[in-house]
Amino acid sequence: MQSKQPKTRRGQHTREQILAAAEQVFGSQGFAAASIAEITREAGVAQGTFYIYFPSKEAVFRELVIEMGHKTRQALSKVIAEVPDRLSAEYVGLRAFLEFVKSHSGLYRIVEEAQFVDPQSYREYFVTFADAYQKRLEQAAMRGDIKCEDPEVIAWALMGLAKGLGERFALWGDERSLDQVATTAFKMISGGLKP
Amino acid sequence: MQSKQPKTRRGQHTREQILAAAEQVFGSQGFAAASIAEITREAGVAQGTFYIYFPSKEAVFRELVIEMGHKTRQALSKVIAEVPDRLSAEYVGLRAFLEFVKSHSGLYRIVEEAQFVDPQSYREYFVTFADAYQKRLEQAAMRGDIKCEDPEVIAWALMGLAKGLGERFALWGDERSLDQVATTAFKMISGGLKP
DNA sequence: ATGAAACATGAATCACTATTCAGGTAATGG
DNA sequence: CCATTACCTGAATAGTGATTCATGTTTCAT
Repeated sequence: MQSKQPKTRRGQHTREQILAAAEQVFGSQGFAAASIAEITREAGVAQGTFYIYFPSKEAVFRELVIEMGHKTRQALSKVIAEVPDRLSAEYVGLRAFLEFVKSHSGLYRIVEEAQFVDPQSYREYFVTFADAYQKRLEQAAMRGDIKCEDPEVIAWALMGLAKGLGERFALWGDERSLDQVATTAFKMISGGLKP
Repeated sequence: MQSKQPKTRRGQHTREQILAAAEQVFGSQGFAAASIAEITREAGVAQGTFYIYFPSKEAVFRELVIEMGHKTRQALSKVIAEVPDRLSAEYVGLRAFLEFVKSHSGLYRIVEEAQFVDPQSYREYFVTFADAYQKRLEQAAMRGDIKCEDPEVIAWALMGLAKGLGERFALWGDERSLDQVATTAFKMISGGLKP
């Protein structure tokens, strides 16, 4: 952790204010257009205060990517735990992901932009995710819940599929309900396109 | 077309040099780290020459996104034309896409970064692509080649799937052959995960 | 061959904003 | 209530690199 942790109640609050402001500003303007001046203004602190807690503009950004990682995994494992077999998990997971993207569009944008701002954290985010996904698929395959010879490829394929739908239907928006999108996609995932 | 077209043979050549240099520099450094100074040095012209043909740094970038659009569609429709039914088209299309990403990684990166540098052209790229894809799916569904109730959703799902695999296996690299990746993913696309 | 239109140059400009820092104020343990 | 650490301020710094422009050079239609 490069970024310094506060040691008093006051400092904790200030740091959180900055982090929240950064999420809002990065999320709506993007990394390049976001300025420390605007972030600190939004947070209600002086510009110098920023550098008490974060060594650079990139550092807050990185911390937000990590935060998003935690939140996403938490949101998904929560809904997946409520469901008995892997195929159902695919459906509720996809639907939950789409809803999550819609309600955290700022953070989602930050993760995507991390690809260019901080590739390391971007990669970590997705590799961590994919590893867990792969394991679940392997177990499901052994149980006979699904047929899946190469779980790594399938994991990345399904993650990509979810990202594609998230970008188009959750971020860009549509009249179509996310539920319907998830249902349609799930039919293909489970049964395939073959007639 | 904001960008001025040259009127002599010499100008044509110069413009092409700049465009090629820009592809190389943006592709390897990213938009922010790329400098006009480096692009023009690479192109073998003075900095001012850049502004004879392009009104801004963003403008070349946009032109490269459009170029990538043409190349991708061309590469894919070529292989798809050689195949009789839609399911086979999905397979060869996916494999060709992965190979295309691998051999045009710079341009691919530019398209992805366009999401943040020039969202308009990013959107145009994918919407154009999706529209064509959707039409093909509709025709295939009518012919009975595939079952597909909501072609728009399926188109975006499959595009996302291809992007996910491309990023992981074509860009980041892997011992695994792209052919094997395509084959595995295709099994899921055509037959589904259900045992 | 010639002059107008195109093209090329590269140093100077100019706006921008991340980061620093010297000089304060608040919190807290003893 | 001190002394010390933690925190805060906001103006100044300082590096950057996109864009401009005044001045040449090349092309090419006539």
